Amino acid sequence: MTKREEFKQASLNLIHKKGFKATTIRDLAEMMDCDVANVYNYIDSKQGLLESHLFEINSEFHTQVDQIISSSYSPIDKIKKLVSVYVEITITRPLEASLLVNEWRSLKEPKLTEFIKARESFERKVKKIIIEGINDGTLRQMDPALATYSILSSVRWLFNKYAGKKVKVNRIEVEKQIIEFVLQGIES
Amino acid sequence: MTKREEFKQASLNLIHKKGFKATTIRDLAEMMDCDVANVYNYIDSKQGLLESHLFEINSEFHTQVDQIISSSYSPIDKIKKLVSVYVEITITRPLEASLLVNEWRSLKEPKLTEFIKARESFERKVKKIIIEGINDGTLRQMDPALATYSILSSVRWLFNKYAGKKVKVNRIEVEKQIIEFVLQGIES
DNA sequence: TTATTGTATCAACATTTGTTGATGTAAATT
DNA sequence: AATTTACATCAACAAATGTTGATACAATAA
Repeated sequence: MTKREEFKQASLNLIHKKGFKATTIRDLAEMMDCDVANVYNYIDSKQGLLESHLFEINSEFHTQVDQIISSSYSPIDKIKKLVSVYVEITITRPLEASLLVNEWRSLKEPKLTEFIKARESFERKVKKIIIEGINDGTLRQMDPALATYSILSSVRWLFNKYAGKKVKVNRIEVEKQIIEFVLQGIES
Repeated sequence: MTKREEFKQASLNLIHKKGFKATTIRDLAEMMDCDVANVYNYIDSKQGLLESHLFEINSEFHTQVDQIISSSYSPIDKIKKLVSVYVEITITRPLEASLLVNEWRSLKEPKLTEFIKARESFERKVKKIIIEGINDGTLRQMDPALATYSILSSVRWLFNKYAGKKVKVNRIEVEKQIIEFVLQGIES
């Protein structure tokens, strides 16, 4: 692993642990056991570091999501697939998933607006699936916006449990449980 | 309203908007249209400001939750009541609810540990309700930990929609929809 | 061989930021 | 009347922080 990649990974760890704002260039230098100025061999600026982490994982996520959206799956199956993608990313790349949820607020304009727009666009797509499902009767009659947020928040919490912890998880089982929760709730 | 209360409210707004770390004493001064040093007539320190906001709303929340837990309601009804409390606090005090979700990370030791312990204790209590429900058959057979987090995240997202926005919401209707989602999911 | 690339060192900077001390004034409380 | 309380002003400091410039050395690519 090149030193640059090493730095990238280390920065992910540190930012996840301390939060982006609280992570200083000097912290990063110490973690790499190098001089402060040396950090700038790997990054252009502190902001740039956050941006690269964030937009990298974000674009991968959206690529996958868009493939699901434009597929011919039924609304319910699209939602299942969506949960699946979320779980996969959260479990295989927990630190970046955590960044995506926690640190986007630290972006500055114009990147901040760009990020928010992408997320809103994503939420609209999900809402559209929900509305389709309600219309064809496979989903309950409900407020689409509220359903959208409820579903998304249900999958977003995941990183809390798996980011930074050495828990060995059965991805398929986690997927199944979340899908059951979202689709059928908790009542027997 | 005394100037101290004015400041308290203004600081809530600003911290919600910019995040605690990004909110400077000078920002607070500007918002109050007063001198920088003057801010210290209202607070002991920046950290103290966060702590007071956080632990105030937190203790109120936990007080209400504990009353529910130790009541004689059935597990399902306890969960309904829990959602009810969450919705109430989120809608009546959205800014503080948002702090509770977003800014506790900025606490410093020993307050940080204190906060985390309180939250973990709360989550254990919820999990206990779930287990009771599973045991007496009113809840589906499921992973209690996962169910706990799914439920809690479903209610925590709320502030996203209502904090800072001037949306007039029907509290009862929101409650109903969330309870339906948590209990029955979205499938028809 | 020469040029480039990746990495390292040291010193220094301009800002930002939390905080304090000394002091003053007007209103409320005693 | 005397004293406490709430609020205001100004200047200043010490620490933290992002960033840069100049320089150097070794390995790799041309």
